[in-house]
Amino acid sequence: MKLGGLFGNMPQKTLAKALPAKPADSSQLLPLPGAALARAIAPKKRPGDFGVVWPTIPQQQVKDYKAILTQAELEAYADRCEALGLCSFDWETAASKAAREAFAAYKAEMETKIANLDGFPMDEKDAKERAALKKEYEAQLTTTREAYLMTPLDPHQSEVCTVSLAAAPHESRVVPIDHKAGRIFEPTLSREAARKLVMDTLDRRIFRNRKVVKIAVNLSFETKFAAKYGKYILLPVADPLVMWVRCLQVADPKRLNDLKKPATGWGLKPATKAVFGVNMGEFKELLAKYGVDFFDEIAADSGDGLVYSAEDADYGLQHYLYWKQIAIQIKDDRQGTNYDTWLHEIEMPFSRVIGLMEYNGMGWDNHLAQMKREEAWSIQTEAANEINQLSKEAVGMEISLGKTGKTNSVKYVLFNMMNLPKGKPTDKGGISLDEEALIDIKFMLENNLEDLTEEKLLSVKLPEGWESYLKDSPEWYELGKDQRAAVELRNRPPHPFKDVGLRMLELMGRYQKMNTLLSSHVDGREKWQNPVTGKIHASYTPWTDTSRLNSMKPNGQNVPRLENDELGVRNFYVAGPGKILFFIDFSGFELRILAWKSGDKVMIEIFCTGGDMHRKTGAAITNKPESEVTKQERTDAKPANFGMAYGGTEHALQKTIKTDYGQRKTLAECAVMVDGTKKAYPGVPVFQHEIAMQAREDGFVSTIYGYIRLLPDINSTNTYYRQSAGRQAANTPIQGTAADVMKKAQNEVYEETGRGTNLVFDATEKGMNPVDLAREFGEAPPILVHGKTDMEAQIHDEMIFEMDDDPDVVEAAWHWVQATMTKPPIEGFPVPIEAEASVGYAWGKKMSVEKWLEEKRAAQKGA
DNA sequence: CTCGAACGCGCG
DNA sequence: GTACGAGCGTTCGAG
Repeated sequence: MKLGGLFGNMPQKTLAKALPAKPADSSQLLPLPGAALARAIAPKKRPGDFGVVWPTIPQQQVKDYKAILTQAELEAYADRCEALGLCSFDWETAASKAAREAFAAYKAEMETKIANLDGFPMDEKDAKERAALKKEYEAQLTTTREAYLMTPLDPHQSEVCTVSLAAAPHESRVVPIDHKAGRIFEPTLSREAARKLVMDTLDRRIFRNRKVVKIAVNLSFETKFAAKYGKYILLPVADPLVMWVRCLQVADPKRLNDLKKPATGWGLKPATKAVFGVNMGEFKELLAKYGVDFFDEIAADSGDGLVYSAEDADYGLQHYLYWKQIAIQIKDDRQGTNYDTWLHEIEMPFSRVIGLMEYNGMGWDNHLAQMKREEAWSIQTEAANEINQLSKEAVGMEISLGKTGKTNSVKYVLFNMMNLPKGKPTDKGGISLDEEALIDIKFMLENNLEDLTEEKLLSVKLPEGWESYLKDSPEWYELGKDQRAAVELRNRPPHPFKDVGLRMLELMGRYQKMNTLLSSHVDGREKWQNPVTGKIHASYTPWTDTSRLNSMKPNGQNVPRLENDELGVRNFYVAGPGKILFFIDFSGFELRILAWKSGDKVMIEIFCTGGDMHRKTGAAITNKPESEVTKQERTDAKPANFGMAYGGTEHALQKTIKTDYGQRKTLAECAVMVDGTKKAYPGVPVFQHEIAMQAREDGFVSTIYGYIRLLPDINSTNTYYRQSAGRQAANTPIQGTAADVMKKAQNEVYEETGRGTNLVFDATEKGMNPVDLAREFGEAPPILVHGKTDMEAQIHDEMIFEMDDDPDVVEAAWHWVQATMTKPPIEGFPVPIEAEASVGYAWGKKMSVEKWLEEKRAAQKGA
């Protein structure tokens, strides 16, 4: 089997060919003639069963593990990789010289400090203080040492010391580039020169080689270190970890330890044990055996070090061959997609994008953050003081606000001492102080209500002269039940703590807002700042139910938008010197995909003619012609549109309108909005129903390029679970398709960056201009280039880059990225995909890219 | 004292 | 019990 030939160089072309514009008629799945015969040939599978035949486990053979010590040997093994079309590879990394020196200096300083405490104490108190201090220093040293031992995971604090390569199972070659023991690669060279020689060779022979599948377990890690040396790992690529996790999720989810974090317990070593029954060497044990901190302190040309390194490449390759046999069996026959294609063209290449974004990170302005932090502190202090003063005056009690302003102490004063009305309870029946509860409590105080059920009394019409009606008089009994309650409400004396309560609630909202900003978005981000780059390097994983990305440590996808953020955290994210940030986002992305997936004619028409979907929905809800829809009515329609995509209910819509738009609407009004929206786009509810029915047969739903989400609850006897799965069935093909399309675009950005970077590298080697070299090759000039147009972040429908502060660089990148994003996802996609770009020196200071280019060029001319 | 559940809030 | 997806900081009570 020649694997290299299976992959096209242009993924979107092969995908467009492979996928029909419309899902295939399910009757096509049945072999002719006759359904009865077909059932006899292919028995009907249970929902969620892919009928995977698990491959036999290959026998492990005597291993051919050797060190490569010369350039000639390295070239020869690259020949073998090329001939076989496979190259499994792995880095071993160790702390950089700078990281080692910094830690040694720190350690010496701390040890001196600790030793200085060992003199004779003056008295008992002094002895106690010294002991406490000693303990503290020792704890600090331990913490720092632990962080130091993790530096090999950070490409900014470490270097590749060893490379292992495998072109076939049971063999591996290890290149000890930089070791303090054993023989090393090309020993006459400096280690920097040796590393460059290896990287350049891998780049030339393997990374750019379209005939070789580049295989790495956890490819995002390998990608980061490649980027560190200016290298890009071009298609075809594979990440066996992604293969086995994705295959297990659909083919045998019971084997996973944690469905929400499916890679848990499924790293290379446990996976190799589980699949091949082989116990691989453990890294920590190996280092402990030799009493060293890092891998480069032991020999890798022979013995344990050689085997440890060699095994990774060997088993990585074996996993690839094994899981590929499973992936090709996982298919969505309705739309003709299969996991092998999705994995090779979308999901595994995307591991590189994750690595690249994690490597690049985003710049952070400590000075501005500190100024705003101090501002927030004083706002909080002021609010806390006033709250306490009000509380003392009202009920003679101080409140301990904690950091959140929502402690039991707060609840005690508000609800036990002041007897304020309560909002909705929490899930577990407690007193809620969330945003909705605060809004409701304020509303009740303002309207003198005791609970929210009285809200409806405010709109009860009363006959003239009701003020004079006496309770139990004849007139009184002419009133309806609600009218009598309304009269009683209006005669009710005001709440004794109305004014003070309202003021306290307002102050608490402000105090809470500042707390969230400070804890989660200022301190909670800055603490992850990289000591070398000074940037925030958010992590990403693709392990979500819809195949979206998630982000953590810190979460780079929940930075507050400016309109919700008094401190302007987005302003702390800045471009480096000589750089500018470039933002590009899909517009109305998920609604466009919903238009495609549902085939709703009205939505398709709107997107094809540049119409305004929110206005259209506003017209449907208000029963007005579109031209008469007010700005407010259009705004009101937005949550109805988004809600529709989630299979939303009037309850949820009511809450969204209350908390996000500050308006109170009755359930009936919200039901009118939900209904009106569904009627305006009749294809959507039909699609939502049909896909749920389809999922009940199949047990899964899938995305445009073939990601599959199992929905085991879709046939549950529990109505709540079943309906919930039904909404997921309707939403996952939308949200997951958006994720697929974004991943595809980012994969293409990675490839193009590799192409441009390679052109620049080659031209430099030849002493040529890259544009001339490109012309010589018959290629476009470099557009995206490492170090000039770096992709830093993804927020579901948006990419963020840091680019050279140069209008030519930005303009070329803009046009290329925008064209890439707006290509139809598949042939015959019924609506245009649009993407909008902007630039700014800080995230919070975006301006239109057109305007910036104009101004920049005018300034250049002037200068 | 540690740990996890509950709560609440930021994003698309 | 009433919307899809996700992470994280704080509080509080259980062990």
